[in-house]
Amino acid sequence: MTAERVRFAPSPTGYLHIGGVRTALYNWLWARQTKGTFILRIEDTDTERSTAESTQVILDAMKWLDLDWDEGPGVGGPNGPYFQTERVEIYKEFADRMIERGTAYRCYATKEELDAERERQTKAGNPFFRYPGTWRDKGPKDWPTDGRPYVVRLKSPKSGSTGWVDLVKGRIDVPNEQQQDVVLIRSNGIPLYNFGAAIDDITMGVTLVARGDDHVVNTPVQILIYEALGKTPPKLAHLPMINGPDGKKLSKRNAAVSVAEYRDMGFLPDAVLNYLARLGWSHGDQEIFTRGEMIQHFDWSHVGRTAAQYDLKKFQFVQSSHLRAVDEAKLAELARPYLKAGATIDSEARLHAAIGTVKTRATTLLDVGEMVDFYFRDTLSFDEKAVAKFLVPAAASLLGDFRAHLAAQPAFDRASLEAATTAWLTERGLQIKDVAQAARVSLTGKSQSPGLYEVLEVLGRERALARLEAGAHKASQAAST
RNA sequence: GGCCCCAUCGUCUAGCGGUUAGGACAUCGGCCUCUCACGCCGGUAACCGGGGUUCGAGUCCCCGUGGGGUCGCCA
Repeated sequence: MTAERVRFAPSPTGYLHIGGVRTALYNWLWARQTKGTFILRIEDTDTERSTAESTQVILDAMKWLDLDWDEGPGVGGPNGPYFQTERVEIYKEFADRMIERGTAYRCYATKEELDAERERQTKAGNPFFRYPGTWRDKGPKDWPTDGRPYVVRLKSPKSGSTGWVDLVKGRIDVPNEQQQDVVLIRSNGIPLYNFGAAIDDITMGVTLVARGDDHVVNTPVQILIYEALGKTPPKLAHLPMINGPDGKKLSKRNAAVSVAEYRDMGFLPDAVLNYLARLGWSHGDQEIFTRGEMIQHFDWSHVGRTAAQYDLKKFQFVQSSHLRAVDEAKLAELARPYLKAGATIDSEARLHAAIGTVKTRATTLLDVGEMVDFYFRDTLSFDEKAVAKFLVPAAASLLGDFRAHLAAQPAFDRASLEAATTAWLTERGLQIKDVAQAARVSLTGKSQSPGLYEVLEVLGRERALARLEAGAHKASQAAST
């Protein structure tokens, strides 16, 4: 397997979209599997919309996901700079070379002239503008000498076709008469997408380009640029789109699209990657993958050709599966930022134990923070419905008695507590369900919680007994009202 | 409209000429059970339509239909 040079080339015009993450992931997986190079390149040629803040947001997201890049912002590399706006001299050089070779030309048509032409064509019944080719066959002798600005256009062939074998879609061919003489370099010297991408991929030695389906139409143009420069195009792979849960285009209207949102919700980076990996790619029947497994098994031949629909339920399933696989100590570390304000973590060991009791019940780290909260409160907050239902007068004496029995126990671990409780129940001719809910509400404030004995154990003798006593009191109070 | 792409359960998908069309999420039953989860067992549920090719098509070809992408000095 030859080491591939791949890249992820986002535009810093907003947040990092989960569709973009999947593109980044597939590239990254391939680089890692082939022991190749993952390049991060910032395509900031849209100076109107690009911002330094967005660049930072994207970098932060990539770091959070731990999709580390071998060349790019921060780490540098031999093919820099990695911001396109810092590479304008390179583009100019290649553009001039193309003009000399006759595969590109200067176009002095102004924006105004073009707009007028666009309007004329629209009125003539053609809403799809085509550049009339005014400057296509002109040369240096025709160039104005007054220093007027010009754009550089690709002189694309009028006949034949341009195609490639796409790694996911197979053979694709597009008739050249479809091509426009697209603008390569703006009048201000900054390149347009197709040119910047092609030149960078050439100069950075990219061997495989994997990007979204929406770039299929750009590919012939880029291949034409490669050919105009006498270069061999890289391998190409176009990934199907990800649609929203409603089947429409994925947007913030129908889903959380920014990776930062998943981080804030307490999703695990590996879970996000796992879900996205499986959205459009498969490896037999396997659904849950570790990072290493993804690197090991990823392949282009099993990337699907059909657009996928985003499904939060499945995403949550993948997330909870990953959450359960993390050990308590690590989970404590990860969940710390998600613990609720006011929670007093008196002991790391207790936090680990507490997390152990909620692990299978939580989906996100945010859930962990909420579910574990009752263990670390001096004053418990109660769910009123649960109180009204279970802390009733009839439960008062039972709770008091139960508390007294537990207080007399020398050991306070879950096994001993269960044994002691069973003995007590037998003695009183009761069943566990007769006291469980009242005890649960007393201890946790809620009607749903981890198992009683583990809750008692993790709470610890002192706090557990105090809560049972308070619960019994609360229940008896209910009697007097 | 031109060009390009796509089409298996509600969803993600397996399938690469011969399968009782498999798995997962969701959903519906049941088991477990101190609640909620986890786990386990089981059910409902799919090859867009029409022509071909073939002894035999979900798998190959064509047409239709339906989705999607794109036609900027955006990326």
